[in-house]
Amino acid sequence: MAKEYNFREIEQKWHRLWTERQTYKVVEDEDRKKFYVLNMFPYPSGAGLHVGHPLGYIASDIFARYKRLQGFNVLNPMGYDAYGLPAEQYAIKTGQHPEKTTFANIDRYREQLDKIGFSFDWDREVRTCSPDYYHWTQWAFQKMWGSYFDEELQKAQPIEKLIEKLKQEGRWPADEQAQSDLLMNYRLAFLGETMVNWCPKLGTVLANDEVVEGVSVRGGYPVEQKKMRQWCLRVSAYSQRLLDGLDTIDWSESIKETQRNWIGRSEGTEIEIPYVLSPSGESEGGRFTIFTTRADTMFGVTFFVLAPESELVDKVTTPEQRAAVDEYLKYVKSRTERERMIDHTVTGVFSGAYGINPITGDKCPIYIAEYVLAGYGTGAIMAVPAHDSRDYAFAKHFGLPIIPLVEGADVSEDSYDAKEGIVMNSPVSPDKSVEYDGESLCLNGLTIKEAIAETKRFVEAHKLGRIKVNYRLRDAIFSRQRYWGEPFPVYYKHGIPTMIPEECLPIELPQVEKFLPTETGEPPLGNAQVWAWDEVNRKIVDKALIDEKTVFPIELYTMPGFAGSSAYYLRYMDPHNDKALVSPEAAAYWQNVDLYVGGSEHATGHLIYSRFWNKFLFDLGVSKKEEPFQKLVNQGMIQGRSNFVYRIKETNTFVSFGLKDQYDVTPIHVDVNIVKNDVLDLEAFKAWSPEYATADFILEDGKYVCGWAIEKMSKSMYNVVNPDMIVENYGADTLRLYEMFLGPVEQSKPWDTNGIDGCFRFLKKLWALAQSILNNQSNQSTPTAENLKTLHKLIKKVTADIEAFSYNTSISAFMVAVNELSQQKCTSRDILEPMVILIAPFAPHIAEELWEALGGEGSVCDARWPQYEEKYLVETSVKLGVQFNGKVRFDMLFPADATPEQMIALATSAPEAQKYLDGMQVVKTIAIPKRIVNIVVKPQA
RNA sequence: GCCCAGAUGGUGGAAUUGGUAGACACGAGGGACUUAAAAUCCCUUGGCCAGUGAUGGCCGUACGGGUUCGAUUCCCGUUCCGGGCACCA
Repeated sequence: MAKEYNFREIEQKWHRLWTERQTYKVVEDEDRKKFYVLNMFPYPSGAGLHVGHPLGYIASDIFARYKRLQGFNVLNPMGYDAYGLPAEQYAIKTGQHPEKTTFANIDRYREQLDKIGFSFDWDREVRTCSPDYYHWTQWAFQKMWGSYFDEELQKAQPIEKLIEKLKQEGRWPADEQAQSDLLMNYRLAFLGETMVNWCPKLGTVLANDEVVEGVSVRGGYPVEQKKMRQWCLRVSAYSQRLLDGLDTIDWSESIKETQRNWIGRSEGTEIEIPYVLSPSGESEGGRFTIFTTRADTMFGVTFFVLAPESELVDKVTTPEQRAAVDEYLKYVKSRTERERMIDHTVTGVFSGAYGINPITGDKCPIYIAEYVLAGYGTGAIMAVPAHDSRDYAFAKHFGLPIIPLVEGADVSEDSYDAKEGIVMNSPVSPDKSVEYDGESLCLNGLTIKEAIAETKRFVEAHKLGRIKVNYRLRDAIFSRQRYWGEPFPVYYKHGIPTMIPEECLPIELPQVEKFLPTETGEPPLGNAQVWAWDEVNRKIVDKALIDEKTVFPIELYTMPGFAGSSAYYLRYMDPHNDKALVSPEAAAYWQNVDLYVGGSEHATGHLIYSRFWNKFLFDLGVSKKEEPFQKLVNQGMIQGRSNFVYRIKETNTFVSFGLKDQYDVTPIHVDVNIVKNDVLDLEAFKAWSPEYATADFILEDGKYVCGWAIEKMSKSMYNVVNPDMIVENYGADTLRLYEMFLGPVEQSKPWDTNGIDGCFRFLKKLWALAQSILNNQSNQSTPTAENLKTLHKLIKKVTADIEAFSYNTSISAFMVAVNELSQQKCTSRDILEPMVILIAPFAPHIAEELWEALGGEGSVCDARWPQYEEKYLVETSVKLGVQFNGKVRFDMLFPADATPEQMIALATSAPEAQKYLDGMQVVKTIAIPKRIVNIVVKPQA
C-alpha cells in the first residue's frame, strides 16, 4: 500500500530536524571553495510577507542549495533592514516604541520564512538596529571622517597624510576652527552647507534617490530646496571608480545603464571667458569659466548665460541693469523646484555685461536665466542656439542671432542637436578666428567629432581653458532629522565637530518620550535627556551637565536608511565579532557576494551607496574585493491579479462577467481568496461583508464569473495572496516550485493561484513514482537504457538551466522526466536516487523524505550533484524533416553519424522525395548532421 | 527629448542563439472510473480551408520591408507597452 503524499507531515518533520541537526550552519572551511549567495534583506513591515516577497529568496535558495550539492561551502544568510520610517511614524501616532513594533514584525517575518524551508544560517542573522551591528556602521562613518580622497592615487587615504602635506605647503592654519573648516573640504564624511531636499511634512531631509518628481518617495509629500548644514558622504569622489567598476561585474545591462546615467559622466572643456561691462569694452571686468561638451561650436556662440544662483551674477550686473536683474532673481526665488522642473517657459534677463569669445574675439551679451543650473559644470554656459534646443528657444524669445555651423542643417524651425555632420562657418572668414602664437583655429570640413577633438587641443595648447570631466553624481546627504536610525558618534566641542573615541563605540540610541521634533525645532533626539558627552570620563551623561569644558552636546541627527544597509554583506561573514566589522580571515575567505538577488528599484540608491561604501572599505583593506556584488539578478515584481464583481447600479444585485454589458454596473473589487478560476464562491461572498449578505446574482451557466485585472498587490484591492495560505493548502515545496514555474525570475508577472495545481500534481506524481520504486521488493532491478536516457537528459538540462538561472524550464524538464519514467514503469532505485538529489534545491522537504526512505547518508543537502554521461544520450538515429526549398515535406530517419553527403543521398533516394524531384533539377543542397536537410530545386529548363 | 529592455495561442510561458514555432503548465471541451463528489487516468485544444476518414493544403511569433535554401532569432523602418535619465550645456 503506497503512502499518500502528506506534505504537512513531511514539512513539519524536516523543519524540526533541520533545526535540531543544524543542517544549515555554515563555518569557514579552507579546504572547500566558498560560494556566497545573498538576498537584499527586507524591511520588516507590519503587513507581513505576501506571495511576491519570497520570490527572490526562493530563487537564491535554489542556487545556494545547488552550489552546496556541488560541493561548495555556501554562505546564504538573512537579516533585517530594521531602521525605517514606517515604524517611526507608527510610533508618533501611537507612542509605541519603534523597536517594539519592529521586533514584533521581525518575529512575524521569521515565522513566515521558516514555513517555506530556506537554507538560511540563522546564527548569522543581522539587524541594522541592534547596537552590536550599528557599532560598525558608526565605525565606518568615523573612518570616512578620518579619510580623504587622494586624486592622484584615486583612493582613500588617512587625513593625517593630508595634514602633513598642507603643513609642508604652509597652508595649515593655526586656529582650530580654521583647521576644522579646511579639512571639511576633504573628509569623505563631512558637514556641508548645501542645498538639500527638505520635506516639511516628514520633517527631514531626503537623498536624491528618495525624491521623485519633486515629491518624497515615501508618502508623496512635496519637497523643497533648502540650504542646510548636513552630514554628507563624498560619494562623488568615487565617480570614476564607480563607473569603471561596472565593466567588471555581471549585472544586467539595463541596471548598469541606469547607474551610468545616474553617475552621468560627461567629458568636456572648460573655457575661460573674459568679460567687459559695456559693448565698447572700455570698463574692464574680469573672467569667468564656462563648461561645454561641444567645444566645436565656439564659432556659433551668440550669447552667454549664468545660473541665477551663480556668484558671478553680482559682478557682471551693470548699474543700468541692476533693477531688472534683482527683479528677475526675486522671481526665480519664488519658484519651487517642482515648478521649475515642470514648467520650462523661457525666462531670463540681460546682465549688461559682454563676454569675449576667445576664439572669434566677438563680444556677446551675458544673460542670467534659470535654465542654467548652478550645481552642474561651472554654472555658466556659452550659448549656441543653432545646435542646442534650449539655447535656441532662448535666442528666439530674446531675438538673438543664430549661426548654423553644420553643413545642410536647417535651423529655421529648430536647432540641430545631433553630433553628426560636417562643420562649416568655423570661421566664416579667416579674419574671424583669433591668432594665438601664430596659430588660429579652423574647423571647416571636419566631422563634428574631429572638430571637438581639434578644439580641445587648441584650447589646451594656448591655455584658453582645460579638458574637464564632469559627473552628475552628487554627494550623499547623510543625516536625517529622525529618531529611528543610527545616532552619530559625534559631539560638538565649542562648536567644532569631534569624534567620540573609537573604543567607546557603539553609541547607543538614547530613549526618548516623544518621537517628534522638539518645540524649538530640534530633531527628535533633542528630546533625549541623557545625551551629552563627558570627555574626561568618556561616557554619555545627562544634558544638564554640559559645562563648556569637558561635557559637550552630542549630534542630534541620525543616519539615513542606507547607512545600515551599505555593508551588511560583510557583517554576515563574521556576525558576532566584537573587535572588528569582519575579521581579516573571514573577509579573505568569503571575499564578496557571488550572487546577489534583489529588486531593480535599488539601482540608484542602495546599489550605488553599497558599492561606494565597499570601495572605501576596500581602500582601507577591510573588504577584499573592490566590487561587493559580482553577479546581480533582479527579480521581477509579483503583481496582484484582482477580481471584480459587477453590481447593477442602485441595487444589491450582481451580474456575471459575460452579461454585465447588458446592465449599468459598477465594478467592485472582490477578495481573490473567495474566487477560484474566476468563479465566485457565492456563500463566501455573502459572508465576506454584511452588506452583501442579502445579495442577488445573475448567473451564466449556473456560475458567477468574475472580471479580472492586473494591479499592484495591495490590501485595498483585495488581491493579496498570503504565502502561509498556499503552504497550508499545498505545502512549501509546491509554493517554491510554482513561484519559479511562473516564469523567468527577472520578469515581473502577476500572481495567479489558478496554475498552482500543475505543480502540486507534479509533486504527487513524483511521490507516486518514488513510492512504486521504494515498494518494489526486487530492488535488484537495474535501470533500463530508456530509464538512463531520461535521467541523464534531465541531469544535463537541469544543471544547465540552474546555471542560467532559468528555473521555469528546469521544472518543465522534471515534469517531462517524471512522466516518462512513470510510463516506462521504472523500478530502479539507481534512477530514483539521483532524481531526489536533482529535485532537492527546488523541493527540499520531499527530497529529504525520499532520501531518508532510500537510506541515504545524512541530509540530502550533503549529497553530491549527479553528473550526466554523454554515453546514455547517444542517438543511433535521428528523425529529421526533409525540406525542399526550405519547406518541410516529410520526416525520415538518418543515422546519427551520417555525413552531409550521405544525408543528401538518403534523402534524394527516398520514395517520398520523388514527387518533389520529378521534373526538377537540384540547384543546391544543405545538410547539417542532426539538424537539417534541405534540397533546393527548380523546374528543369 | 536621450538611453535601455520588450511584444509569441484564451492565459503564464518554451524554442539547443539561423534549422519541423507553440515544450511544460493552467484554462476549456470530450471520455474512463465512481451511487455521488473529490482524487486519478486517457483524448482534443493557434487560425482558416478541404475530406466520411486516417489525412492534406494555406496562413501564423506587433506591423512594413530586407538578407538567406531557410528568420520568433540577423539588418532597416513603423507602432505599442515597460524601465531609467532629463532645462546636465
